[in-house]
Amino acid sequence: MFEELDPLLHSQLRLAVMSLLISVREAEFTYIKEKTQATAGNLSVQISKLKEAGYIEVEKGFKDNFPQTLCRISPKGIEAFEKYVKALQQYLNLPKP
Amino acid sequence: MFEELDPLLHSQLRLAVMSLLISVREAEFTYIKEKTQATAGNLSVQISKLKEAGYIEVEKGFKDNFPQTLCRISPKGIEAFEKYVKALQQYLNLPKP
DNA sequence: TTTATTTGGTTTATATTATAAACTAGTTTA
DNA sequence: TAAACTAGTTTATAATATAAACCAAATAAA
Repeated sequence: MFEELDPLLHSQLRLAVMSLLISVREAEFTYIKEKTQATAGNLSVQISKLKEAGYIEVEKGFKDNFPQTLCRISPKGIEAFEKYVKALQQYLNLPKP
Repeated sequence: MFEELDPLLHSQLRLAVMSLLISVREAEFTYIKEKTQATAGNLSVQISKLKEAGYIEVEKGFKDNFPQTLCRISPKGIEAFEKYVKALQQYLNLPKP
C-alpha cells in the first residue's frame, strides 16, 4: 500500500539539491546554496551523503583562484529520484476537486 | 524557489496516516496500523503529533468491550495536506520524458 | 479459578537525522 | 600586514523517528 520512501531523498534539503540537479544536470556548490537558501555547513553535509550514496558526483577544482565544488547527478541518482517520485505519488492521492 | 515543506507532514508515517484519512475521512487506530504497517508505539506517537497540531481529531471510546481510537481529519488538516502537496510538487519537476 | 494470552493501546529509551556554529585554508582589499 | 571575504568542512547540539518496554482490561485455557 505505502511503499518505502528512500530516506536519502525524503529530506527537504537533499530533495531540493536533487531536484535542481535533475533539471540542470550539474551545478556549483555556491549556486546550489543560493537556490536552496541553505547554510554552507548543512549543504556540505547533505552533498556528502548524496555523494556517498552514489546519487551525485562531486568534482573539486578551482575557479578564479577560489575553490570550486561541482556537483553532477549520476544515472543512479536519476533512477533513485524517479523511483522516489513514483512512490511518493501513492501518498499524494490528491483530494477530489 | 523551494517552499518550506511542513515538517509535520514531511514524515513517511504521518504522511501515510494523513493520506489515508484524506480518502476515508475517519478510521480506527487498528485499521491505520494495518494499512501503514507501523508498530503501535510509533503510530501512537505520530497520531498524537497530528492531533496536537490540530490536523486530526481523536475520539476514544469502546467497541465490543475493547478500547477504540477513532481518527478523523480536520479542515485544518485537509488544508495543510493540500498546501504540502502543492509545495512538494515544486520539488518534483518530473524529468522530461 | 487463577494463569496465560490477546487486544488496544501509551510511555520512554535509543538511534538516527538535520542543522547551525565553529573552524580551516586560502584570497583580495585597504 | 591586518582585516575582511570566499568557499567550503568538521563537529556539537537539537530535533525526530522508531521500537522496546510497559500498562490495563478482556478473553481463553488449565
